[in-house]
Amino acid sequence: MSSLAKNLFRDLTVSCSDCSLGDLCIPHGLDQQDVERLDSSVSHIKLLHTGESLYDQGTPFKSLYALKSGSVKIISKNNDGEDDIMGVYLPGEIIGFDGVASDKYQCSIHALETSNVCEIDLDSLHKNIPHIFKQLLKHASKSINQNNNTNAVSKASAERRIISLLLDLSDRYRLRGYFYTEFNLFLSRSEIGSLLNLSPETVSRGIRKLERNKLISLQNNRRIKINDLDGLRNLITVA
Amino acid sequence: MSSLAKNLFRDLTVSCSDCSLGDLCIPHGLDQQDVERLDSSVSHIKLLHTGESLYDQGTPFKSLYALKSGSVKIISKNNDGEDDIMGVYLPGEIIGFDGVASDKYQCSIHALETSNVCEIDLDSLHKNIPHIFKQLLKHASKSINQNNNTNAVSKASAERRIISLLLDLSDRYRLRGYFYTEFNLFLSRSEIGSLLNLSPETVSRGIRKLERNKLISLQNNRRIKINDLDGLRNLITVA
DNA sequence: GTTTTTAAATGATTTATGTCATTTATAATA
DNA sequence: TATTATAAATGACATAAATCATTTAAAAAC
Repeated sequence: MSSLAKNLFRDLTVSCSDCSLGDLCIPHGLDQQDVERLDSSVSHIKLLHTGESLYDQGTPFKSLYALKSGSVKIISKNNDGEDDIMGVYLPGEIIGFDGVASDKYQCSIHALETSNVCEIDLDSLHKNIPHIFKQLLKHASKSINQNNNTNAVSKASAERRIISLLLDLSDRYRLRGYFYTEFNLFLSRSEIGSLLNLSPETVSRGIRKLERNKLISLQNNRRIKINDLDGLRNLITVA
Repeated sequence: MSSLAKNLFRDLTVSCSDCSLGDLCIPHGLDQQDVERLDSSVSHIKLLHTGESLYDQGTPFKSLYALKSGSVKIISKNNDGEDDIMGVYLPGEIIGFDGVASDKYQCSIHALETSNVCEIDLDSLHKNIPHIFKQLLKHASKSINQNNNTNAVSKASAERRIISLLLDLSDRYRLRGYFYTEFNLFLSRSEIGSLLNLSPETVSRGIRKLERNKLISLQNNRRIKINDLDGLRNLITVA
């Protein structure tokens, strides 16, 4: 077994205490002992291939999930029965809060790439470390703030919305220690449009304009390289 | 003391077990004993007059709050330093989740009318009834779903957004046992615009159109009577 | 009650984005 | 590799909503 393959395999079975996500995920702020107790309520073996669904809108709530690797989109059917993209999750983020209130998932989760999730059994967690709920609350709070930000962004012009998305993803990748000036978007122009409330044509024009102005480069349609992070930031802060 | 005044006074001092909100608030799903324990972590005496602030964006997180009576708006400063309205809270809803993730409130709360809030001390609650966090998680989840809904609404046409707001408020008032076909909006056309991402003029035209079509009546600028709930519903479900 | 201020309504015009149609490029499949 | 299918880019045009300007109405202040 190559060292890379070995690593990938370890990734799938690693415990919370050994997990490279560490503070980015539930363990943040917990002492060593609690992190160890975490493991008995978490299963680390769920693998999702591109396009596969983690859970579907309307099905009974089962668990929360921590995204271990990869990325997923959260979608919700609109009045016309089409899928609206509500957001994207990156490693360390907790998925499933939409199902807690009514014991039914209000959205669906689809993998954007090969991804790995840890399943968190809420009831078991509750028994093992009651006070961990404060930590979960923090993650829920993060979700709320993220959503509020989405709301704020949707008041801006098309170009600003696109830039905000790129900067948001860049920032979240950076926090995770990944490349943050070059990454895969994993979303079609159409899906970006759904996420930002724009038509695919407007998204295409917006991205191409940023490319023509050398602020970004397109390696291919889905892979973006940011050439001028501050330039992008200026475009949304100033006038 | 008149019976009305007495009632108002009692409202301010009532305990969680006696509170008329009951299941609409934190107590939902808790047994009698836990509800009684709730009280030692909750203070019931915070009064807010119209326009007063419960907490301000950027200040350190202190507590969660349950809205006992009245209504408040949650606002956030945008890039231009103007207040964007993110939403409205009604009795029984939990306020303050925006401050949990980073220990700093990300938004501000302003009273839209004379309102009453119960202050929830998270740390004390944690000591008294650790498993109540599941209940808080449900409220956080509700907030998330409410935000997702706001996102979805903001893809619709101006008229649909306005109708969605009216129906949403009507529905939430109904759940609380209030009049749900006639209520105060407490928001100016401008504020509604901020909430729905529309210009005040567009809001005005939208509301007047619904009035001209007899779907609603305006008692005065801020008080709305819904004449045809199903008519409104049809306008947003069907083409 | 009168004046002043602020909010709402409404008409005219502009503009950003959506829609439609076509071409070009990329990815999937045979 | 060639063929087909799908996605992206792009131009032409339509349109919903924003903006600007003015009038009317409703609150506040005096």
